Amino acid sequence: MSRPIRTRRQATLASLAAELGVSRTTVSNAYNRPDQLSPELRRRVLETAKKLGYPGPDPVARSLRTRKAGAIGLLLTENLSYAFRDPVALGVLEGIALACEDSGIGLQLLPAGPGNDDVSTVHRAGVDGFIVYSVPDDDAHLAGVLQRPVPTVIIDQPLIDGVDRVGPDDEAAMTSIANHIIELGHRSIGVLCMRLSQDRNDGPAPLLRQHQAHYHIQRTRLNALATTFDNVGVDWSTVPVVERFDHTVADGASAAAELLEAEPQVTALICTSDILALGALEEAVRRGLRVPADLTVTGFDGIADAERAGLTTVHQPVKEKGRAAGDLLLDPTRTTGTAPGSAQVITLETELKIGTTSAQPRTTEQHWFGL
Amino acid sequence: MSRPIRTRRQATLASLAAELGVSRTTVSNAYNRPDQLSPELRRRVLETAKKLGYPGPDPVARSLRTRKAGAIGLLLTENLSYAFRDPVALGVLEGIALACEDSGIGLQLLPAGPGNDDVSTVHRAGVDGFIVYSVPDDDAHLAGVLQRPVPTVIIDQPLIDGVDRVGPDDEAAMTSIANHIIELGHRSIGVLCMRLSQDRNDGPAPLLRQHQAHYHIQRTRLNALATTFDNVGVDWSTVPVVERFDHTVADGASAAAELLEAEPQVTALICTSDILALGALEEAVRRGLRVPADLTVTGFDGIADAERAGLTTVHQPVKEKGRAAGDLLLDPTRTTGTAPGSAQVITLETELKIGTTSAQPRTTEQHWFGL
DNA sequence: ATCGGCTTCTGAACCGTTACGGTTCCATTC
DNA sequence: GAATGGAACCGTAACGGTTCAGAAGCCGAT
Repeated sequence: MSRPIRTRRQATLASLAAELGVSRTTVSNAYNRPDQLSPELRRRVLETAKKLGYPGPDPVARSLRTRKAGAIGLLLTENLSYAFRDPVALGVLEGIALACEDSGIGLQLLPAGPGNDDVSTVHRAGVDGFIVYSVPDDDAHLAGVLQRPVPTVIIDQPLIDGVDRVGPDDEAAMTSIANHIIELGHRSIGVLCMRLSQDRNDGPAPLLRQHQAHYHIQRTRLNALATTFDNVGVDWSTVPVVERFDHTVADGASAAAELLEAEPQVTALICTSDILALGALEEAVRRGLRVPADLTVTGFDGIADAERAGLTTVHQPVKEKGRAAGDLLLDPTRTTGTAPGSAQVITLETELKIGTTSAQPRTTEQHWFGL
Repeated sequence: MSRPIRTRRQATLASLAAELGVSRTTVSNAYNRPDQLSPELRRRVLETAKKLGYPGPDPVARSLRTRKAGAIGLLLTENLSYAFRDPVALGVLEGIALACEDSGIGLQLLPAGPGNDDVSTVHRAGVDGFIVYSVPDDDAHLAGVLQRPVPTVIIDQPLIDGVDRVGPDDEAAMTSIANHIIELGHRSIGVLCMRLSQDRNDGPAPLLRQHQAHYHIQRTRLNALATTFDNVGVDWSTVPVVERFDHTVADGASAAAELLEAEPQVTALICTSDILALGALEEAVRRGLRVPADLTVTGFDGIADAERAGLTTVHQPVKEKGRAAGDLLLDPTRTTGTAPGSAQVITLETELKIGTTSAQPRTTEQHWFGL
């Protein structure tokens, strides 16, 4: 394959037109509107283009003129490499990608890892819109995105007035888990939750921290638990909540260990994600606790590994979530201007999946048998 | 959050400059070179910008002027959604993402699924370079990429003269597996391979098809096997090779079934990927064949699931592969022009991992014991 | 002969920015 | 009191296209 050596200067549409003795318009038409010029001339244009090594209209210049970049940006505050490992994030990503493929639109992953305060990447991204996936309320990159005059859809969190949002009804979902646990008879529970704030806190999350959580979803889920358990007489302020900054099975295990060490009387461990719950299951094995006989464990998300493990959890349709966000953003019928109050909020169905990791606590069990 | 209602027309750098009574240059400097103007004026510029709802310099216009898009494009011929499910592709993706994050560069996934002949998405992508991952030799999108006057790095395949390439030494890797199998004493083998061409062929792949394979890597791997086995007197033309278009465990299983049905005497199944091999293992169980006592199975790639299964395979560092490609593409010391002959070829180390799925065939075993 | 309509091509405006090479002005320095 | 130098700001020319309202030419219909 002989690639022409770059001459002094890349050929442009103008130089090609000059070479051919036609107008720039005509060359442009040769590429974009073949019906606007005679087949013969078009052939000559394309042929000369090849001869001159003209690679076709410059995408950036075209974008400037047409005001279309042909791509959308995806902002997630985690490192990209993490996103490729988390099953939930991957599902969302897949859904978004599906929507993009259908529209023939590129999907630009923005480098905006945590601790990276440089918002310029967001300002420099030539995209027609943004999808923001699960970032904290006070995220600087998100603020940068909202400044841009392009449509934006937020998945999961945060909830921002006037901005489209796609996500599950976390409150209802978590409440359904709480009710399940309550119906089983558990009154001594513990909770493992994900990062509540940008500042690392691997340990107990006191009430104040729970209320001030920068992650809307975690806040909502904890609130749902608090309300539901308070209603049946369990004083939420006495319920141990252990937080982990990183989101791995190992962290779930260590959180479970920490909690069970401090509060051995706990009969049910409610986790705000399946990953944490899988860790809790591992830790239970390590401690010789039988699940669910000695300890009930529940998750959240409904990932494949959780199903394999028979975890009691709430399933949310992650792929559909990404898909819905993509479709919403790319919906051509919507005007790009974010007229105040016109924001769409799409709430996705969740489903309580009762697996083999939840059962009545032993004391209650005896009570039932005694009936 | 009150977002200003868009006025008749978006404010631009020029209108902002007019409003302030300063030159456009000055406004530009306020954003890009704060040291070029007094702090006081800069403050005024930014303040007025906020008042007018000017969102900062337009990324596309800036890109046109600076000739930098701040993103690279990633081309893979599979559907994006597939890529998010294949462990090898994910590893590569993760590596690339890592490199991008380090450079603060966006990663644009291009929608170019199979059967999508529309190359325009490649032509429309405003990116500073391309990474092409594992596409067939005659891929139309790849041709489009190579036309673009930006640097390109190809991962795995195809091998193109004058274009940077990152990949393992497939020939050496496959040869090491072949030698392992030969040393164990196997002489009656079968092969399961991945797609050899864009046209679907779920079934036997005769010699001609093997040689004409559009996927460079599969061709190389099969060739390595052919050469090595021919050398020890196994007539390659008699070795059954079964091809699968889709790349799933289920397809591996069905391919194994097809092959073992037709050639029950086979004692070793060499697969060109771990996924196929995992399928073969499943099929062996289904048939009541003990692995490795009755059947030896080998894979290629060294994915996590393979390790878990104890699969004998060749490990290749997928993450490092993506990383190397990203680093190579983003390397600022390299000139962007692809001077002929200056293409870099990075070959990655592979490692033969002998697991618990390979052993001597039974007849040989008896022979050995009989010594 | 005139007119309308079609095809084919053109000229000029415009998209919003940054690079480049100034100019202006004031404070130092000798 | 002129020369020097730096800080602050500016004007112009790209960057490489697309788009729109015509112009020119040709043809058949009136």
